[in-house]
Amino acid sequence: MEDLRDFIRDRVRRDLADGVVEGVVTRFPPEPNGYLTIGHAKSICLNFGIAEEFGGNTYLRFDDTNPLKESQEFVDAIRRNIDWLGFDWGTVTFASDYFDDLYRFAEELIDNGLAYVDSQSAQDVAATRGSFTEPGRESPYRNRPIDENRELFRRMRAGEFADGEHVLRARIDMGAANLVMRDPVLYRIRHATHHRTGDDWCIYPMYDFTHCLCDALEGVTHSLCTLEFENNRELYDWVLDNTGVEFHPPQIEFSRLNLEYTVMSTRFFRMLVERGGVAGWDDPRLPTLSGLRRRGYTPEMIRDFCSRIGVTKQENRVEMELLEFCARNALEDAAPRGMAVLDPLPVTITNYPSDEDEVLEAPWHQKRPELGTRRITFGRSLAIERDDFMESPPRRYRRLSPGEMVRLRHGFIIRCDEVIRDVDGEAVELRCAYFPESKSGSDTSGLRPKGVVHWVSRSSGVSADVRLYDRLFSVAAPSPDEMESQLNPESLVARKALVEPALVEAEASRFQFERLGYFYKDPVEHSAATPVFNRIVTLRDSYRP
RNA sequence: UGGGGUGUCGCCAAGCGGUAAGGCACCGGGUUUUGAUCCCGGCAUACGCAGGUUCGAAUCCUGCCACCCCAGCCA
Repeated sequence: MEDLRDFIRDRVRRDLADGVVEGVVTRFPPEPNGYLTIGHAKSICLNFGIAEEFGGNTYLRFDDTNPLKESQEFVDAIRRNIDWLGFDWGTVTFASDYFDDLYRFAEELIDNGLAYVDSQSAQDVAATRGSFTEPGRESPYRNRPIDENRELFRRMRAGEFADGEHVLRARIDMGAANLVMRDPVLYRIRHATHHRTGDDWCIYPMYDFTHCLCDALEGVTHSLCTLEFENNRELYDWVLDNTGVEFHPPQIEFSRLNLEYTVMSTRFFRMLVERGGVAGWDDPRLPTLSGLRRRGYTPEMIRDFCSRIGVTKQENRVEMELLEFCARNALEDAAPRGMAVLDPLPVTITNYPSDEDEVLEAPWHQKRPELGTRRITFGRSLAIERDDFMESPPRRYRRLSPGEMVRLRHGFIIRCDEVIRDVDGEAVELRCAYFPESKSGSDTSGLRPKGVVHWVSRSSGVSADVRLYDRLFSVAAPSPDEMESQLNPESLVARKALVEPALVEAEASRFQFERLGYFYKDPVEHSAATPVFNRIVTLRDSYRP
């Protein structure tokens, strides 16, 4: 976490040293039109991180200028996400807090002949914008007298016109090479109820007009945004240079995060949520912060990940392995261990002397004895993973097969003597002998089995729902137009597992199921009566058959 | 096609004229009652390409090439 270096931090450091700014003020400006993703986390870590490191302040500012797409639900969810990530915002603001100020700045532009009310249709505005190579054509309303513009704008705000009848446009240059500068729309009429200002307004300012002014009004010293806004920077500067606002923040762009096998598309996720393709915005397969949280990721993991990916202007697509590494890295020391069998194959200990089980003790964490121990039961009736038995194993197989021995983790060594099969020849039960003197921790048997497998007592084991999550898409880089068909049909596999009771009884919520992976008690569906575990990530597996 | 950007190992990413950091991944080996962890070692004569300047270039210059963004009354 310490000593993060990137071109933006270098810039901030330089500005501070050169006295260009006296302190640092950043802002994280989400539009409340969906849930935050891990892509936003990159921006959050950057903005809040810089303020923390340089003793500055960060505004959480909701960019709520489009009432058609935004809602209170999203505002609330975003606040919860940021809170969860562990960042303290100095102040929460809304672009809508500045609607009055913005209106006055617009009047100022009109008064200076730098904005006009255009009464063309949206189609005409688009048709006269020109192309990459052709200049645009000036609107017939472009030279409207200032007084008329002022009056028309007043009437727009007063609600005298229908949606689309007029817009307020900046009067810049229809021949500009940068299309953003060809008389951009500043205000449009929208008779829609806003989640905060209700029906107070029926005209709403556009992003390009709003964002720079809000930054300036809040004294933002470094306005950080993603690469796709590079073209908008010229307009950002134009607005600030042509209004009476006293402060002029620099806009600095960095590349957004792309992750393999997923997308960061709010629009696509909304569709998935609405069509039931996923359980909700917090579906553990989604790269939303709510989804990652429900999957079992912690804020520390996300922040560690963000510190490892860096900040540059290069387009990127980070491998999932890095995110998974961050999860395992944090869980290796933190997570208590336990045993669960996802696909049980019954094992009967034929020479077990009693029908009574015996209690064994096993450490919660082999390397952290201070975590204590839990009790596991051993007896005649057990189960191992179906994958841990093979009739005719390959050369270096280290699990159970006919006639071979294997150690039951924290228990005894057993030998497979007989395989019971069903009519299809499928193994349905293993009849094994155990070696009483091979008890874990006090083994005097001298036997050297070639492997260790996890197991659970069938008489005391608890049935649990285990959800095995995998990548959302089956391709590393989903293409925008084929996303639906590229979804991974096996992104969720539900299993009825047999787990040791201590796992359910324990206070902890994240565990390592030995040899399988890290799992998290589902925060909404898990209960002692109906245990539900989400797989956060598998263990690394170097086994090559 | 005009404008704005970016090109360093499979994926991220340092480097800012003095002779290629680091992380992830991967490959060996050791330890191991998790094929995990941990430990040790390996992994770009090479920086999109071609010229040039220089004693010396990933870093400077010129010319190409590739990729990304922009023609919403979205953000």
